[in-house]
Amino acid sequence: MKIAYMGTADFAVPALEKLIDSQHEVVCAVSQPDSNKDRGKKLKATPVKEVATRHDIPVLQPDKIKNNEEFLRELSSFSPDLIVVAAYGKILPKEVLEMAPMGCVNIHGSILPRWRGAAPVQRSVMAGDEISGVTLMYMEEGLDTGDMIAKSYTSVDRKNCSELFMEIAHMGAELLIENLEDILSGKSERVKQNDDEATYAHMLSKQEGLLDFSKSAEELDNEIRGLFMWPGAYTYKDGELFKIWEAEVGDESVNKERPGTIVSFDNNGIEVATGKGILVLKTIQVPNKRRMSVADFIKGNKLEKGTVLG
RNA sequence: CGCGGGGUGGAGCAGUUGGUAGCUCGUCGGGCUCAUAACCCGGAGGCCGCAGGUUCAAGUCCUGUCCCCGCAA
Repeated sequence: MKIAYMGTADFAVPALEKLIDSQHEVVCAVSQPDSNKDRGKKLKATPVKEVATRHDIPVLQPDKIKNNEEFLRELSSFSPDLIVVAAYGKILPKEVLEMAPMGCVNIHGSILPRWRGAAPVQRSVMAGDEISGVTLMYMEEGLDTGDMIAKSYTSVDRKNCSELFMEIAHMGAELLIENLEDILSGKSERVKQNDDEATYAHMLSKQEGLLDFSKSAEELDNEIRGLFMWPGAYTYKDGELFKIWEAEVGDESVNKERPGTIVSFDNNGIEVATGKGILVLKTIQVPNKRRMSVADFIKGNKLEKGTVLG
């Protein structure tokens, strides 16, 4: 059968590769336009485009989809039986959702109806969820509101969102393959979502990376792991940006220091007072430098107890 | 050509107005100690990203090039 794939980010790569390896034909890939993300002004192909190109699969990169007659005509010219979407990044109009006879399915990085929306994995980690996972679902016009086909679960543990992201992406790819034949024959399950239980995973903003040390060490640790890919958790030290890539919850006992105060530091980390408990910073980064362990940092940088971050 | 910072012994950093390189950690050897990631003494290890240029002399000035990073998107 013919499958059209729509996706952009790394999250969408494993499923695309699995489909390419399957007995079905990936007739085309739709990805967002290349953007000049890096410094300088180099155009960078999206991860999905790279994979598709490598396998000689035609790639469409419309600026917009809504009311884009040309794109819709092009896509339908491939006459896909099924459209698979993963981390595409834009809302799809009805015309696309209804184009393929077997429908349009989405791989979503959360256990729906929890965390509908743009940043499910990050929000899940930031919120301290113990269990996360992936949902395979039919798409409809609402944002991640369609009927669910299947789910897979995994524990979040101390993974950062980058690690969890890749794990979930692969789980999603597996889930898709496991259910592919049923979907293509129209025999798959369709479970309605309970809208009352829905929560939304809004896009992250740069500003959300700014840590508030009056929160508990545990909350801060969750945020640091959840913000890991972008924008990264940060604070300020002596007026300069101070990014925190890895941390641990330290001593839970009460401390009287003002939140944000560096109470001690050694090769093992920097202990910072928070609203509840101690947060031990393990991997950090200062402007113009690469990220490094605290052990490396203190070899050539001065650090003083009592300094207040924030 | 979006703005900006940087590439110096294994690691993280210093290096003044140009005159052949220092610090902290690590490492090796020795000492102290019941003992130690502690302390003391000593040693090894750097053609200062790469290629040219200016100069009596360049890590330190000029040009080009590669790589890394912060901001902005």
